[in-house]
Amino acid sequence: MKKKKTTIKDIANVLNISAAAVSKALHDDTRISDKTKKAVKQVAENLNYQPNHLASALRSGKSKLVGVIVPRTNSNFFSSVLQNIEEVLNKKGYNIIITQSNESYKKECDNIDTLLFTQVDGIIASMANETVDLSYYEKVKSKGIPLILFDRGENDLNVDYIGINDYESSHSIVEHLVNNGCKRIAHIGGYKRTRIFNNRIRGYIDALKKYNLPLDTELLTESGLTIKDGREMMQQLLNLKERPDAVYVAGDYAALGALQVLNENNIKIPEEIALVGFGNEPFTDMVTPRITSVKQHSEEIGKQAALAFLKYNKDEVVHQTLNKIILNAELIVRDSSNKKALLN
Amino acid sequence: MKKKKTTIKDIANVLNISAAAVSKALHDDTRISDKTKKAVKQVAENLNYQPNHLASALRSGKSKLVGVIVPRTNSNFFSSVLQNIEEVLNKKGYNIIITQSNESYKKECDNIDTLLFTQVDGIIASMANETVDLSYYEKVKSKGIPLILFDRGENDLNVDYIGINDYESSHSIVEHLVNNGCKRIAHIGGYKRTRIFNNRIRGYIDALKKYNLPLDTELLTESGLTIKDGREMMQQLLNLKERPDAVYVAGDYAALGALQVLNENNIKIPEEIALVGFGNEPFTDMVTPRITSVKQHSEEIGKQAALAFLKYNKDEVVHQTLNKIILNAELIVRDSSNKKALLN
DNA sequence: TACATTTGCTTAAACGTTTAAGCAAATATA
DNA sequence: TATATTTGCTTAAACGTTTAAGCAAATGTA
Repeated sequence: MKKKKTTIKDIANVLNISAAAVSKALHDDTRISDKTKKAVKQVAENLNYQPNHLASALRSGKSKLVGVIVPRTNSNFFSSVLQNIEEVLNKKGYNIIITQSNESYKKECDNIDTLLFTQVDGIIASMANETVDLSYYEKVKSKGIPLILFDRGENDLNVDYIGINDYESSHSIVEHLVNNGCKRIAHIGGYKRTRIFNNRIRGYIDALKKYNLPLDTELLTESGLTIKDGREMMQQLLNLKERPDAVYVAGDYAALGALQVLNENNIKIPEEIALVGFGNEPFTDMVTPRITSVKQHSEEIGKQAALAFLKYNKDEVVHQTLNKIILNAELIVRDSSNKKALLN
Repeated sequence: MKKKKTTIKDIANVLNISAAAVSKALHDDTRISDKTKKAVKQVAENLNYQPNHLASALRSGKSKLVGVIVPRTNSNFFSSVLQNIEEVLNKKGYNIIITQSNESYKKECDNIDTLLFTQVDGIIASMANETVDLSYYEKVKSKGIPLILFDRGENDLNVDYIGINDYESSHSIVEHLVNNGCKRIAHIGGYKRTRIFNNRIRGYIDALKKYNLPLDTELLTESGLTIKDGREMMQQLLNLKERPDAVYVAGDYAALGALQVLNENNIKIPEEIALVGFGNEPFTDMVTPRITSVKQHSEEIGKQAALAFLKYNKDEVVHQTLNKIILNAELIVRDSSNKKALLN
């Protein structure tokens, strides 16, 4: 009753040749005659043969699967990176397994275990906000499985990393705000322990210094950059005796929360307070006013991450070193910070 | 030089017992003494043993992997469904492989091939907009692999389906608009060939009839419901000699596009034209004005889809029949359609 | 013609598990 | 005490591939 799948042996029996010959024929081995190859492929098609991936993976030690770990999929950035990773890897015969950490360290560890268990040939990951302990990633490395990080990475792991120039981008955001006449610029930042957010904070601070602006600790906050965090931090800033005249938020979702609070308080944007986000999520271009943000080239990040993995796919023994690819992000100026446009 | 992984045999050698005994000990077979079990588990831990999933899957014929196909991951609805599917299945020892069709039929077929190739134990899917030919899904069924559909499904496949009461929801949207004084209600719908969109269209039409409202063909459009589609269809409606006083859009992204066009044309919402979306994506609560929408209970859909799959996991031979679980969606009234609130 | 090389296959082992069958020793039953 | 049952393991085959080694026939070379 149970449906039996067609195997290589079934094909072999039909043609009265060995299973080995069938395997070789299907892989276009040079030592198999064209006649046999043609016959094998024909029979394979007739019997609706589908190779058993588990068997070949077990035998060859290569699963042709790559695991990807992202904090979440429902952001345009990650979704776009995923799509591009998939596109590049599919062409090379790899399939990808997507997992989400939901910004949880525990979940991230579980994801790594799942992927190792599934015998993936490599892991491409962007770390959760919570992640500080790198031992789980060290485990991946110690198993000789190529590890590629993007966006949220860590130098100390000494693996490939694809990201953008956060420091410089942050610097130019402040520059842009200064050029628009802002004098008291706040920063709703991510957690400093995460390298990219630390870099954005450094860029912010150094730019303030450069333009001789006040570096007020109450203008600099750290959070998980959710919509809720954005709301809370913005409210906090509004409660100050001396309010900022610009707020640069290190993530678009938090920027959206900030925008909501500003709108609810009938604060004119950008006249009273200018607003800048980070990530160029599609909604930044949909809300009122449209939010100035930074485009991270998610397509290129995805492609480069996939290519970084592919570098290792022929190596017997994988030896990774810190290898950074840093792309130049792009500031997209919109209404929320464009005070100059109002003057015309 | 190549790192050798610890196998069951290594453990067997250490303890001078057979590999079979080790396998059984690790699975808590009753015929293995507690003493041996303890020893095996201790050695397994010491040697950092990780079971080879490929080998066990090959032998047992069960991969403990479930494939999920969604049109895209970067919508809150699908992302939330995914999370809940994963949560339920993980508890039962299954892992999920997420793939995206990007609303493309071709990609969807590729995804199915990928998943079959990976030897998944089941497939949970929501169909692409483009999909009309069901032969690829028939292929899944014919292989005896449980197939569960959600949201975008098809009765003709005779498999499990989890969705919401689209017809009734659509009906109550029109009812809500009527209650708010709207007399000329347009519908920016999805493609009729997709069951859920067809049901929404039917609900719309029947509700119009019930309230003796004009059923004007120029007020009813079909599209892919992207933001762009929403913009175009809204523009089309504005160009009519007799404009509608309400627009009900069958998807939130298209509703957003419609909103943009209305705002750009300085049309007062809801006074001049009331707007309703579908899906309750987070941004409906973020834009100005906030968009009335329908909450689809994505969490419950995800859970039920996972449970529907689990029903089959013990069966040797899978026999599926049409088995629908229909959840009641919930209308979330917001500013974009709440004319009554303005009267107070 | 004699030998070397190439072609086209076969055989058999291997990948790391699981599991049916079996067997000896220990324990229970009458 | 003799027999039946249970306990605790072992042996060996199997899952569906890949691949190293080998061999006979065909073809090439001198």
